[in-house]
Amino acid sequence: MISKKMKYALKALIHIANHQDTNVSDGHAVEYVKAHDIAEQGHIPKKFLEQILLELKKGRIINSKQGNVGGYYFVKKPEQVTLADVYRLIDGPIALVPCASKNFYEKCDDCPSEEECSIRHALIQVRDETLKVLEKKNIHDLAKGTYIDANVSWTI
Amino acid sequence: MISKKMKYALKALIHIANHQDTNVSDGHAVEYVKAHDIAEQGHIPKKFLEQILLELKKGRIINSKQGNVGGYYFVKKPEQVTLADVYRLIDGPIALVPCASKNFYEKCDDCPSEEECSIRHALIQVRDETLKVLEKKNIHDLAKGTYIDANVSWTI
DNA sequence: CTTTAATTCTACTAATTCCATAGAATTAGC
DNA sequence: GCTAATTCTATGGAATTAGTAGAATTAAAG
Repeated sequence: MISKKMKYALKALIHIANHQDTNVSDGHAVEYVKAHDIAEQGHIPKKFLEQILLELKKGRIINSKQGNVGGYYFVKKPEQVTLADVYRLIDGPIALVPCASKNFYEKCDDCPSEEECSIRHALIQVRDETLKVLEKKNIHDLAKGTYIDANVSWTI
Repeated sequence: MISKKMKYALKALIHIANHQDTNVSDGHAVEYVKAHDIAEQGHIPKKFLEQILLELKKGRIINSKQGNVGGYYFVKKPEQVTLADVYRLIDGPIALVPCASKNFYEKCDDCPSEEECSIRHALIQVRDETLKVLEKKNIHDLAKGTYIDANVSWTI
């Protein structure tokens, strides 16, 4: 199960993707999306959302502009941000055990032979299949059709 | 990530599978595996293990016999107990969101249209792929070759 | 330069879940 | 009845999750 943080992060990213001016000229977007709007329309606690947006910024998925007319915008293109990227950033390892993880690998403390571990073997298969799907889907895909009207439709 | 409980449950089930007399005659095994041994050889806190075994019993995966020569044994055959079964029993839903779950379905509180939700759609795919692997692997598969020597080898 | 309205950052709290332990009750065999 | 096992319920601490508070900072606009 994903955390609420992850859920909020996805909602926020989709919101930004759907609202920012994608007309980029010199590398950065021209319109900034305010945390206030994301929070209100997504029914996300604003202060909590700010923390999450900060993490997404540290993860170099979005960036922000301060000040009166500030807000958030994508650094990468939404097409280039996969579910796997967001998952790793917010909820951590995708694998079910550390010893089956690519990016968060840790050795089991009481494992004499990883090669012979049938459980690890099985859970690596789970990881691979999960990754296939999570890496195939990006924010742009999710944004399409998800946001319908400012008043109603958050779907996750 | 799976919980320690899940890890211990798998270790326990594999241990029982490897130690119980599989020579069943009238429907129940003839040899019982003691929690004490499972705990000692698997380095599992005994009291915690008891709780876990109790849950596995309530989930009708194993059964127990009380008394001096008591212990635990499989109700189903180890071949019939899949990773998915244990996961659902111990760690709950396999899907990443409740609205994408088969066995633990819950509606999102703020979702106007499940059919149109692209996130749900993506996470259902994740669930399906995960299930394929988890349902393919059973305790018998995992037990084979995993247990090597009473003194050393727990592998997960 | 001052005001204003936004983000940034750090710290804190409440609630929940996870991990583990304690101990009394129960059961079964000798 | 004694012993050694499971059964069951309760409890406690640690870790994680979810959310809050408030001051600091930034940048545009009047």
